[in-house]
Amino acid sequence: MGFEFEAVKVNRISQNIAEQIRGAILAGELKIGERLPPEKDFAKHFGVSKSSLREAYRALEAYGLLEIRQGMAGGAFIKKVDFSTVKDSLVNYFFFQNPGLRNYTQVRMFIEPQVVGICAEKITAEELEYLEKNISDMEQEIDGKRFISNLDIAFHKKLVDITDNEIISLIVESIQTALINIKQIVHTDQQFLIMVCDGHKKIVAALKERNPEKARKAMQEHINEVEEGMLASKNGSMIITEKGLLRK
Amino acid sequence: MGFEFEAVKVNRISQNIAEQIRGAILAGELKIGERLPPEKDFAKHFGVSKSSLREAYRALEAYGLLEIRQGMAGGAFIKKVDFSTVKDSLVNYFFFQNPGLRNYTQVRMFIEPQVVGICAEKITAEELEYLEKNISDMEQEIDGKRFISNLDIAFHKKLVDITDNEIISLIVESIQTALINIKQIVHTDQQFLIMVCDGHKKIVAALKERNPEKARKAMQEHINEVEEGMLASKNGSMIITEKGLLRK
DNA sequence: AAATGTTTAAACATCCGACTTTTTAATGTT
DNA sequence: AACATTAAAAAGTCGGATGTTTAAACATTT
Repeated sequence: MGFEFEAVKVNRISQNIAEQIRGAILAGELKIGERLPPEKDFAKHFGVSKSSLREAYRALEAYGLLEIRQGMAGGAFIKKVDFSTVKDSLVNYFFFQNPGLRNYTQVRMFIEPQVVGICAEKITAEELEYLEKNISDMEQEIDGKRFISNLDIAFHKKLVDITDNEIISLIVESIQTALINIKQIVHTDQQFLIMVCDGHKKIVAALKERNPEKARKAMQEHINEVEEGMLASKNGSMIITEKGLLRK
Repeated sequence: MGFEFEAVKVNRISQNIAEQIRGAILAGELKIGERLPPEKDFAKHFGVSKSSLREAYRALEAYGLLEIRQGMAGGAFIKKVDFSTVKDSLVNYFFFQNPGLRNYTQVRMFIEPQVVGICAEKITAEELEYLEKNISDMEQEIDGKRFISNLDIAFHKKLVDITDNEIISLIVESIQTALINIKQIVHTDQQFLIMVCDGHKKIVAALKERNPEKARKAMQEHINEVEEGMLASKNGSMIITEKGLLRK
């Protein structure tokens, strides 16, 4: 046709309002902590009904941009989007996307070895102690099964936090959370858990030596072992493959 | 106190309903494309008013989990959370977090060199052609200023897509989008743009040679140069530092 | 037949106003 | 000073009336 026409998008009133408010936030006109006018007034200001405004609020709240408090000193307050909101969003996405184990492993392989490489240079004595306690706690619980995954997450989270880069924390934590869903489905036997502990021990040993190269290698090996362990495990109704989760 | 008490959260009706529906989705009880009952019926089923149900819908819609269509064959349909929804969420988060340039650079440094390393092994002739066209387009526009950032994003996006890992695409694209906000503020002069083109050329040259190590190096250098270029540039009211954006 | 126009009904969208609940602040009481 | 009461501001909930959109069924024309 030589000319591109775009589909006409009918905007709901609530959507229009939500976009206006989000725009004002991103443009810096509304700042964190600021309070919007009371529902009744604000609705009148927009020339819409209270219901429409409220629907806009629900969307903004879901984005993590607004916090609404009831009561006398209440109202709608602009809020900084927090870590857990984004993490939830990522986890929702991963749920549908259902990326293959390979994809998770690849990202971890890109990031986590380099993270421990940095750790080897700047880790403190307290942090090392924390990691060692984490490992011994894990060994205690090896047949308890319940807390292992929390400890596992905590171990990797600690390493990432040392890097002091929130973007990396966000990525690694989200992937960990998504992986739990898979781990809970496959039956991870004692041998698997022993292998995890072992991997963690080797990493910490390298960190104690302050040997970045050795730490990177240890982490690479650990990530690989975990992937192989998960690929090998099976349970009654599910099978886990490189490509994703299959129902038998 | 030795014991952590959590704040009692008063649930709004809409919130309660949204959680129930989200739960049903994550539990696999509601599948993609499935339609929920009409508002009137569903509200009655929950024993709540239409307005409350509608507010729940707005939240679920914002999460990207629901799509509502008007009209005769309309209704509320379960939707797969899509790429752009998560990306928006990440961009919202970065806006408030305002991570330092260093943080962005570090993540890119972790990921993109390894991405081109993989590309060097599996890139096709068409893909190489695309990249070369992208560069020559960029050279055409070097004083136009308008489309450069789109071309820049497209270049890196292409490389990442070759990796065929959606998680990596998500990370890299979100960071690119967040970086644009910074780039639009600082004045990027012609010299900067020439440097970008040059970097891209070296990367493509290495890919043509199918030399992973050389490609990785070229990408590392490119990322570093871009960071340095941005740190060096200034404009009237803003200054960009390793830590973030400052207003003079 | 095929294209075009018309009607209908299902479903969401919006509005409104009355009423409820929550929360804080002011006031009073012991 | 500590506690109880009350008042007011604000969000939360409800339900019915009315508007709008959309797809499908039906009718008309070419």
